[in-house]
Amino acid sequence: MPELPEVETVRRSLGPLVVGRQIVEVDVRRRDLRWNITDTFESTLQGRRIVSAGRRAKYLLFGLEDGNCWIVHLGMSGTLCHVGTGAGAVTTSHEHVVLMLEDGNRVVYRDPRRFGFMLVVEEPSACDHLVGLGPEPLDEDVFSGAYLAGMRRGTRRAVKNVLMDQCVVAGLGNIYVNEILFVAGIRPTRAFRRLSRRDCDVVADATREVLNEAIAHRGTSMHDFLDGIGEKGGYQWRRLVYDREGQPCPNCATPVRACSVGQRSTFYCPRCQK
DNA sequence: GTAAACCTGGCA
DNA sequence: TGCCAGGTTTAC
Repeated sequence: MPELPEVETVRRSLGPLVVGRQIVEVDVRRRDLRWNITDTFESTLQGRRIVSAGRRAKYLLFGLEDGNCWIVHLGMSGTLCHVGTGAGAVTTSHEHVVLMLEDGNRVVYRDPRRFGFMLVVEEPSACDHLVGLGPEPLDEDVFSGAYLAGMRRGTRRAVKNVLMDQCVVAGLGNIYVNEILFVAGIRPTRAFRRLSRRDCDVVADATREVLNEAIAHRGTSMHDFLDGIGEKGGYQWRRLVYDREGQPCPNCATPVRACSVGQRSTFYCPRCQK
């Protein structure tokens, strides 16, 4: 599920409700997520105050007052929601981790497929999961057409696979890469090394345009996604090509075509994207 | 560089 | 019943 815009939406909605609050109780109901939650997890969180809510790629980073960092990855189907005291006993399944805050509210991690995971680390930038990630696409100082142009050498991969590679650029997933390449007018199967220098500029600009639009609409809720207060996003109503096989291209009305690239469903306009 | 694996739920 | 799904790692 969650790509950069969804994770950023959780950060923005959940952050203000948890920053400054102390975690008074940690209830881990299932430890076998994508990776097991360690035995020391509860004790490193319990009694600590959350002092910041950040994001790197698709990871949520909650700073703790002792300098440690609680890292959460939502996998495909994870949600991290703030649940008020008044919510009572809303019983839902797959709630694997529940944090009780000092104000009586809870933060609930729900993840049916258990592809997500969480851990507490001393230094996030040294964490195995974060080291090696490519630049943040919304940071114009490090992600640009020039940067992409410099990555063309030595690869025969399709442009779509390159943009999905978290080492090249961090935070893009299947929905948004489809959308970005549509906006850029580039066919997902095109060899990355065949992009012109100008194409690279166009892709970088399209990336920022699509991500900013998606964040403005609070992410995409195709199936499970909910933000930090349990609300759906709105970008699914603004999709241009993703999951729109056979429907008219927003530009030229040619039916959107579907294919598979890198084992992932791929959508494009055969007329607008060359 | 490509394919299978992890796991559950929803839909045709 | 079978296939598909927003992600990432691991193995050929």
